[in-house]
Amino acid sequence: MFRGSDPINMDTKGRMAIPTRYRALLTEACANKLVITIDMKSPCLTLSPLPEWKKFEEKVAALPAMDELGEMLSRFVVGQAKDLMVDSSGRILIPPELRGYANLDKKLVLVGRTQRLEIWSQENWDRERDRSQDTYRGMLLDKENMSDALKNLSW
Amino acid sequence: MFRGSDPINMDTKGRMAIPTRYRALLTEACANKLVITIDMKSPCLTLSPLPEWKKFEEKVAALPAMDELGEMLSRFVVGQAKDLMVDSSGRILIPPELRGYANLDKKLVLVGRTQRLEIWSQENWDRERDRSQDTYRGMLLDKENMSDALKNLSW
DNA sequence: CTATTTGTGGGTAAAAGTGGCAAAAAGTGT
DNA sequence: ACACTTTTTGCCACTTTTACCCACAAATAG
Repeated sequence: MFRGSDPINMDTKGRMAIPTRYRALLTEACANKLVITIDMKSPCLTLSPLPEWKKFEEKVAALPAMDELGEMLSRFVVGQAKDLMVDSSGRILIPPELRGYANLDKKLVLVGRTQRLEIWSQENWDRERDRSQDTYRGMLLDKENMSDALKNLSW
Repeated sequence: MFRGSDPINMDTKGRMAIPTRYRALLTEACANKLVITIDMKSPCLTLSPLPEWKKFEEKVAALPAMDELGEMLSRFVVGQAKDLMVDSSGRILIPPELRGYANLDKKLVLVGRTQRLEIWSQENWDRERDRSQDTYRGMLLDKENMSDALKNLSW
């Protein structure tokens, strides 16, 4: 579904053009209805087609009420989610109240994550990418601390 | 499927000719649709026929969201993947944003890895090859630290 | 040595992204 | 309730990038 990263300029109104290769896909997958919210683990936003989002929301709602971390997830991730639509020119308006969380200014990077998209500021993305390359190359070579799921991923 | 290494020149526009012996193969295996991305473990790029890539992408998408290493893999490997097609002259355009990762300049080496291909800069390839020959010869003689799968490899 | 195939380079046309403008809508105050 | 201000949204035009195509050069095979 979604893959790859695209550098995109946010205009002065806070709008961002969706790359053309995704346009048709979005129209049929979700009638251009998307949900945007914060990513709790990283300084970026996530953008999902409405049906995908709903699956996530239901899973979170099903967590036990006493699961403190789940409660947190619900409050701040679901709680800050916003519905939005792709406009007639293929753009979305990024809610002002979410821009600060991901330090968005003019230069953005849209990252494809299979079922969803991530929106990064250019600076955050570059920093995170560079940092991870060093950190995780070592970890990938170290079988001890690797999950079974990942170990069995033949590639 | 793919085997052997070929020295290839990248032209000034960042295009690279696919060796002729692979042309027919690519046409029927994937209608010339390929996916290119970074190799997280080594300073090179990997090039896969689209169907092969999809298998990998699905496996990664199925990893638990809380698997930190898997998350990283998805973000930076899937997130930096790019679809591309072999052009009418049998060439592919290597995305500018990926060239830096593998230090690509004019002289490249295309390495066949059965189901996929690797793209190296001449310098990285030579360095890695020389370094690995020293490092791994010893390890191949040392049964202690060898995985069972490798120990049982009949050859 | 010639002919065919493979590799390389560049020019051009089409498409995508970006920014600005204007119209409409919403909000505010008198 | 009306008029004025402010924000939002849709549209259009310009600029940049990408991809497609064609022509030439090099190499290989007959």
